Amino acid sequence: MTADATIRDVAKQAKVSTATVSRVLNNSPAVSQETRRRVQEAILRLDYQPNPAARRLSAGRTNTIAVVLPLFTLPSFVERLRGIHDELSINDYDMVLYSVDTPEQRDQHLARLAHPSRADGLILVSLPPNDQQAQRFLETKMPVALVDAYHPDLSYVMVDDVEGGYIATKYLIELGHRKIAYLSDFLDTPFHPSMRHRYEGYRKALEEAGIAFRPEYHVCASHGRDTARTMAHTLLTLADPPTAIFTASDTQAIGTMDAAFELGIHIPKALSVVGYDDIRDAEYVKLTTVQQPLYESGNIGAQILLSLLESGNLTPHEQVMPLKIIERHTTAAPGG
Amino acid sequence: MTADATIRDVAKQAKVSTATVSRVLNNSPAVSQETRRRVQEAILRLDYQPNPAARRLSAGRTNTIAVVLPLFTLPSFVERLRGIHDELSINDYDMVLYSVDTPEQRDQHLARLAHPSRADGLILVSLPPNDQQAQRFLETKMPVALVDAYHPDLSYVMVDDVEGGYIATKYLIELGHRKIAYLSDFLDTPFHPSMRHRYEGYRKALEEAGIAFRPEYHVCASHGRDTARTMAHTLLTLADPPTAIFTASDTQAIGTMDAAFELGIHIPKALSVVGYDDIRDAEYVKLTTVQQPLYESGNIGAQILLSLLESGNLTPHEQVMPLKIIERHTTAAPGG
DNA sequence: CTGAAAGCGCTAACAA
DNA sequence: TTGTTAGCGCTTTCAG
Repeated sequence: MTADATIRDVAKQAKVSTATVSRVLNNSPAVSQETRRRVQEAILRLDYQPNPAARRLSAGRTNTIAVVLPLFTLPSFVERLRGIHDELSINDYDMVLYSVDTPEQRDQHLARLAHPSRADGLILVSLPPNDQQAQRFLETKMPVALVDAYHPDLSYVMVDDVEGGYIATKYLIELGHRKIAYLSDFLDTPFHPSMRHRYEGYRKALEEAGIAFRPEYHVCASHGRDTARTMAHTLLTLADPPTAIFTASDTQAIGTMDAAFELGIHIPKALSVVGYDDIRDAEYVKLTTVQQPLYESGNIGAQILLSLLESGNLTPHEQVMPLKIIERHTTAAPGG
Repeated sequence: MTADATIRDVAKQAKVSTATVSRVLNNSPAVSQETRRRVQEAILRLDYQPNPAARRLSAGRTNTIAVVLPLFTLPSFVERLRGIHDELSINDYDMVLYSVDTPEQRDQHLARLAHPSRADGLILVSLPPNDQQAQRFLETKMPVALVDAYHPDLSYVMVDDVEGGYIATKYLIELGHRKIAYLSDFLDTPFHPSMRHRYEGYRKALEEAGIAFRPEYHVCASHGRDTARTMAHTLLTLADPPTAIFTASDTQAIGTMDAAFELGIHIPKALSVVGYDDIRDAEYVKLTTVQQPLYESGNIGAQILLSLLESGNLTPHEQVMPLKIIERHTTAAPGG
C-alpha cells in the first residue's frame, strides 16, 4: 500500500522468478496457463505496475513518440494533434509534446530529440527540418514522420499546395472570372514554403486559361485579418479592380470581406472571395474555401511512423492528401 | 558517431570517474573548475546526452508531468494547454498528454497515472476526479493540480461560475432589463457542475434585484448552436418574451442570435444577448460575453503543481481566477 | 574534490 | 516451461 510493488514482489507472491513475471508482462507465449494465472493474480493483489523507466532502460525502447510543432494556437494544429493522439493512444504509445516558437527552439529540440534514448520516433508538424537535421535523423536512425511538411529524405504526409492554389483559381475561372487577385502572406517565410506553392498554383491556373498575370493583382502582407483588410482595400480601389480575390488563408479572406463591407462592395455579387484552410470561422461567415483534411493528416502521419517503427525500415513513405473546394456563399459568377 | 555515447565514454575521455561526470551533469558544486571544464569538453566532443530512462530509474523521478484532459477539440483546451506547456517547458519538464473521451477512459488513465513511476505530477484539465480517485492520489502521494475542476482535497485553479452567472445577469439588470431569460445546457451533466453554478448566479442576481424568477424563462438543451437556436425560438415567441437572454456558452449565444435573426428581432435594440467563454467566434460576431482567463489558468495550474513538487508538501493550493464581462455589440438597454 | 561500488526495476540471453 | 544472471546508464552513498 505504501512503497510501490516491484517485479520481485510479484515474483515472490506468485512463487516464480522475475523472468517469468516479465514474460507474463510481455505476453510471451512460453508460460503455462497455470503460472500465468498465478502471476496475474499476484499483480492484481499487489496493484503492481511495471516501472516504465526501468522497462525503457532495459528494453532499449521508450514507448514514447515525441511530437514537435510550432505555436499550436492555430486551430489546424489541434485537429492534427488529435489525429496523432488517437493513433498513438490506440497503439499504447505515450505522446510527449514540444512546442516550438522560434527557429532556434526548433533546432535545439530537434537536436536533442535525435537521440534514440529520448523517443522511439518523432512527428514534426508543420516544421520542415533542414538538410542537416534530416541527415542527423538518418544517421541516428531515428524514425521521423513529417505532417504538413516536406523533406526529400523523410516520410511525410502533405497536401499539394500548388494544386490547392490551382483548384481555387480554376474554380473562380470556371465561374467566369477573369480578373482574379491573389492576396497572401509573404511568399518566402521560413517555415512555410506552402505560401509560394499556392501562388504557383494560382499562376498556373491563370496561364492555363490564357489569362495574363497582372502584378498589381498580387499583394502580400504579414498574416492577420487587419493587414489583409488593408491590402484588400488597395486591391479593391484599383482603377480596374478584380472581381474575385483568392487569399492564402481564411483569416485573410475574412479581412478581405471586411474591406469589401467597408467599401460597400457586395459579396458575392460584386466580389467573389475564396479562402484557404476551412477554419471554424469559415463556416460561420459562409466562406468558400479550400479544405484540407487536418485530423486525417495527423492520423496518417502517426500511422506511417508506427509502420516505420515496426518494419525497422526507414524507407520514406510519401502521402499526398486530397484538397477540395468547399463552396459556400462568398462566390458567384462575376456581376452575378 | 554511431552508438550513443554513455557516461562511461565521457568519463574515459575526460579521465575522471563516472561519478564526477554525473556531478557535472547535475551541477553539483563539488567539482573543481578544471575538472568541470574537461568533462564539459568531453560531453561536447562526444555529443553526449544523458539517457533519460537511466536517469529516471536511478534518481527515482521522471521529470515528466502528465496532463489529462477531455476531447481537446474545444478552443478553451488549447489555450489552457498552452499555458501549461509554457510553464513546464521553462522548468524543463516533459509534458505527456492523455486525452479522455469517456468516464471509463478517465478512470483507467487516472488509475495508471497514480503510480509515481509514471510521472512526477499530474494536471487534470476540466476533469474533476471522484473521491476515490482523489483519495488514491493522496495515498500514493502523487502531486495533482486541477485546472478548471474542483475537488476539496486537491489543489485547483478555477473560476467562480456562480459569480460568472451573477455578473452577467447583473450586467443585464443594470442595463435596465427585467425580463431576462437563461438558456443553458442541462444543469447536471457529469463533468460540468459549472452549468448549475452559472444558473445559481443567475438566480442570485435576479433575487438580489427583486426580480421574480420565471420558470418559462429558463430553458435547457444539449450543447450546440442548433439546439440553442430552437430553444431561443421558443423563448422569443413566448406571449411575454424576454428582452435579454443570457446563455451558458458563446455557442449557444450564437444559436440565439440565429433565432433572433430568423424572427426579425434586432440585436441589441429588441434583444440583448450575453454569452459565456469568449471563444474566438465571439469576437467575430461582436458578442458581449463572460470571459475567463484560459491561458493563465493553465499556466497557474502548472505553477502550483511545480511548487507542490518542490516543497514536497501536498497542502492544497486554491486559486480562483477572475471573470469579467467583455462588452461588445449584442447588449443595450431594453427597447434601446 | 574525486573515485569505487552498489543499486534503481526491468529484460533477455543462456541454462536447465 | 522456468530460473539464473548479467547488464541497461545513471545517481549516490561512502571512503579517501
